[in-house]
Amino acid sequence: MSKAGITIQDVAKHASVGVSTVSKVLNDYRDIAPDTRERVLKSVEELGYTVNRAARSFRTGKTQTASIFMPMVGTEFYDRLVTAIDNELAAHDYDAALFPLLNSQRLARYKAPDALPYHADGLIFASLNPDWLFTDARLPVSLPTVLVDAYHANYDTVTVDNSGGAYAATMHLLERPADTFAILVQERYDTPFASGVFLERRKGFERALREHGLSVQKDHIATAEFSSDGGRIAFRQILDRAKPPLNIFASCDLLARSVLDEAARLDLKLGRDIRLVGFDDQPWAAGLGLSTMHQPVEQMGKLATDFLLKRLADAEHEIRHHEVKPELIVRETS
Amino acid sequence: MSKAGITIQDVAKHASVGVSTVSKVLNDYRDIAPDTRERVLKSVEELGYTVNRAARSFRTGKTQTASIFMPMVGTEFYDRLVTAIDNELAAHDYDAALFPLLNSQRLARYKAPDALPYHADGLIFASLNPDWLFTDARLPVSLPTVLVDAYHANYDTVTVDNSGGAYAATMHLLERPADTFAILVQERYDTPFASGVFLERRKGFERALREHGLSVQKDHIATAEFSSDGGRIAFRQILDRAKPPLNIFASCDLLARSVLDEAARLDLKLGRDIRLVGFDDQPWAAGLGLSTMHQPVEQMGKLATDFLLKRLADAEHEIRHHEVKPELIVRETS
DNA sequence: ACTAACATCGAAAACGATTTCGAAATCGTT
DNA sequence: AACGATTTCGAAATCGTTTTCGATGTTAGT
Repeated sequence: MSKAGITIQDVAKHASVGVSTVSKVLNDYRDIAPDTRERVLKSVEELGYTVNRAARSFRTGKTQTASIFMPMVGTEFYDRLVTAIDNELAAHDYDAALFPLLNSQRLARYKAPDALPYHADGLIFASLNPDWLFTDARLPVSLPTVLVDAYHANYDTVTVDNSGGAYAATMHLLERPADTFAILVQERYDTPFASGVFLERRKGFERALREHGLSVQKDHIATAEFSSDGGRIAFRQILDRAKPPLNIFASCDLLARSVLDEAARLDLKLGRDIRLVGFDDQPWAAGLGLSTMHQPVEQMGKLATDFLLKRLADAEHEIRHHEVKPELIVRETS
Repeated sequence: MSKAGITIQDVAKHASVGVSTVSKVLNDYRDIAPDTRERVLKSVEELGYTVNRAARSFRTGKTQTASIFMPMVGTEFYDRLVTAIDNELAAHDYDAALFPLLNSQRLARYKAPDALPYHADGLIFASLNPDWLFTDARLPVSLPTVLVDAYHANYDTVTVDNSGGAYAATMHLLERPADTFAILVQERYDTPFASGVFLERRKGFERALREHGLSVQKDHIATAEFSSDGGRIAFRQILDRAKPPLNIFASCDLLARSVLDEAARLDLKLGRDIRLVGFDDQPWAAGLGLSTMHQPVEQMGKLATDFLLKRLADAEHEIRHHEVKPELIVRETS
């Protein structure tokens, strides 16, 4: 068990060496003889010494820590993303600390340049609107930064090809002999959480229609709030305009689920009366047989972390952008 | 904009005072004349000085930070809880850093006594099994600690009266003239996430039955995994054993939602064929008309934080336990 | 045997803040 | 005027670590 108050001095005395020797052993310097190295390590063990992080980061100016900003919507997406980032960071001796942007109060606190999140070597922003953060909110970011699931020319970014994903989903639906509709999230661009992904998905949907020789008709698109209710209302709107069978692309699984629920209530059979494709591949999607777009989240997390680590090592490195491709998973609903 | 590299020395020189005077101004010492105080503050402003957190915490041995451990299930519950804790901490000049227990790898890393989360003044564990954490996993916690939504005699705790809540929900259902069943989460006690809340809810259900003069029959209880599928399967089991109308207490809203979905699919009307009460009051519960038990989460967060702050100030303070009461919200499903 | 090259170690400086304690200045009272 | 009390300020010590650089010892080559 590690006792507090044990310093490197104590270890040095116990091992009969200088403090600098202990430090070198702990930091893998190469000018240490194997047997003294052994002795120091044994003393460290016996005394239960652990490095004083505050002293270390004070001296080095580094914290071996990255702060992750993200929305506090607890979807599987962030679970997987954070796990991937955390694992990759840990493999390089970095720690990750999470800072969900819960509400305006918390955001206001992050405007202070000495707020906790900036007590790190680098920052990762996930699914957050960079214009809002850096221009409107004026977050004082002067640390190496990478964006995941959001794009900005001035930063390293890892994004999903949302447009292409929506395109693929829509093309899949257009193969079926029925009118094809979309339920799209109405993004509000005056919030930190509007990363533009839903706009991209809309574009992909419209592009697919055009390439299929169809005009983009207003009444084939229903916009919805990002909520179960929003999805239900939008689905009802579509049913007011057209009768089954019909195809529906929902720009996220949350909305798709509302369609599933409401269709069951109305005795409409999925895959026959309604063909449905969602986006996200939430964990429950497989169980409900929902066709949807799967995103390579682990890859995104690893890439983003690698970008950050590279920038920590070389601040002048050329800015990089990487776009990963989502994959269509066909299940019963389509 | 705050420039890096500006130290307290620079400020002192700029304001023509000693460094200790600057430090005193920044830390609200009282032996500072109003006009020198002004002058220092102006220099701080002009130079864009911000304190070097590493140097400060190195010197003081304090970080002004609390680490929050929690499961990474992104329910509204944790959103509200973390917000409440964060606000209360901020009011006392503390920062909060989040550490979701994502997976076994991450947990393993937290066994190191010098892991990032312990680089804090205190710890808050939310909804985590203390026996597992401190006994099985042997987390090296030597910092002031409080538990929320979990009980342990040796720590300050804030808990919900889960038994009482389930009792109230069940009593409410027993007023209706139909057989009353329960869908209960089958908790696994060999994980860090088994905080015992579902066991308590089961007890409350059984107590209500007994007090109502009914024996606790095995086939009136269906256990389920904590998932949509689990809820659906359990609901099916109940329907195999009894025909509507019937009353169902679901020990969490997630399971209740499965019942809602499946009932719609089977053309069973909630509030008539099935009377249903959940537990948690998730944000979608109101929209779907789900009767459920609402928990005073904000109060829990504030209480837990106050407990922690008190213990930071006085390590020898008597251990405190507080139990908050959930409230029955009656909507259409019951 | 002499020198050059190399291996190993430790003394000491430095990082930027806080805190102690004594000095200096001011004030109030007689 | 003299004295003590009070207010205000700053010099210096201190926290635990890393890193530099010189000292010392050892080996190799001629």
